[in-house]
Amino acid sequence: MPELPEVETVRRDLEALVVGARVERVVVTGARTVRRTSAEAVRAGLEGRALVAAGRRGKYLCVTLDDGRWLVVHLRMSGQLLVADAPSAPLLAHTHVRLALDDGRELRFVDPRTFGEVVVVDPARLDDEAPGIASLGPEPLDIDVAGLTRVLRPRRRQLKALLTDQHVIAGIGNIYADEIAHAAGVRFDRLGASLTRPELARLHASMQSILTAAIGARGSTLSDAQYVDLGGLGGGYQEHHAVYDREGQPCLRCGRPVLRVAWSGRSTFFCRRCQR
DNA sequence: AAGCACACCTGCTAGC
DNA sequence: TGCTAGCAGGTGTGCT
Repeated sequence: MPELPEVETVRRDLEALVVGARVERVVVTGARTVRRTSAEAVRAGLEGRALVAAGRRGKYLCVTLDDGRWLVVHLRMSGQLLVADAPSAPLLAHTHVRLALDDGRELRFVDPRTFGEVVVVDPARLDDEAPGIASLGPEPLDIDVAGLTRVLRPRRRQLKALLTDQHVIAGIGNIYADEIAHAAGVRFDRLGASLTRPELARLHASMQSILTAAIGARGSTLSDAQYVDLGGLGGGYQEHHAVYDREGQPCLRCGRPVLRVAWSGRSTFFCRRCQR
């Protein structure tokens, strides 16, 4: 579910709502969620620790603890972090980890599909303890046109494969790859090596503007409402999607029906007229 | 290197 | 109404 804008929204919520609190007690009820290490390792790594900063790399949330280690959370497809005002607040189905905070609230990890992960790592040993983070490409909001050109141009792979490959650029998934390609007027299946300078400039500009606007709208929440923020509320950027999940509806630029194709086992939405 | 298929799970919806 | 197939925002592996 969540891509960079959604994860960034959760990061900001963590910063505003739980940074400064101390973890008093940890209850792990979902073994798969802590499969990277173990329930005991997560409990031991968190109990007694204060949460001192909330960071993000790609789609990974990295909460710095007062001993310098990181609480790393990846939401994958269906994970949610939620704050409950009291431990007695009703427990949602598929709640796998609960952090009781010293102010009486609870930070909860809920994840129906159990693809998500929670782990405590030493940031100096990411290669071993969080290889997914260690091998991430650059942050899309931090690179310039030259940087984007460096990662896309030498590749004989399709644009969407490159944009959604976390080793190439971090944080972009199925929704925003389609939105960025549409806004730039470039088809999803163009090879990286075929992109012209003006196209790369447009891709860069679209990447910045769409991700920034999506963060401003607190992310995209589709009809299944799987993505919600720390308070359980959905985002608003789905109202601004030009193509994603809009098969048959008019392209917002030219009015032609948006097309959907199966691409690499997933849906891709695009406009045949606006994207070349 | 790139591109598949498939695996990991649950839940919702469209279609019969 | 009730069943089933298909699909879902992500990533990793293993095979061609």
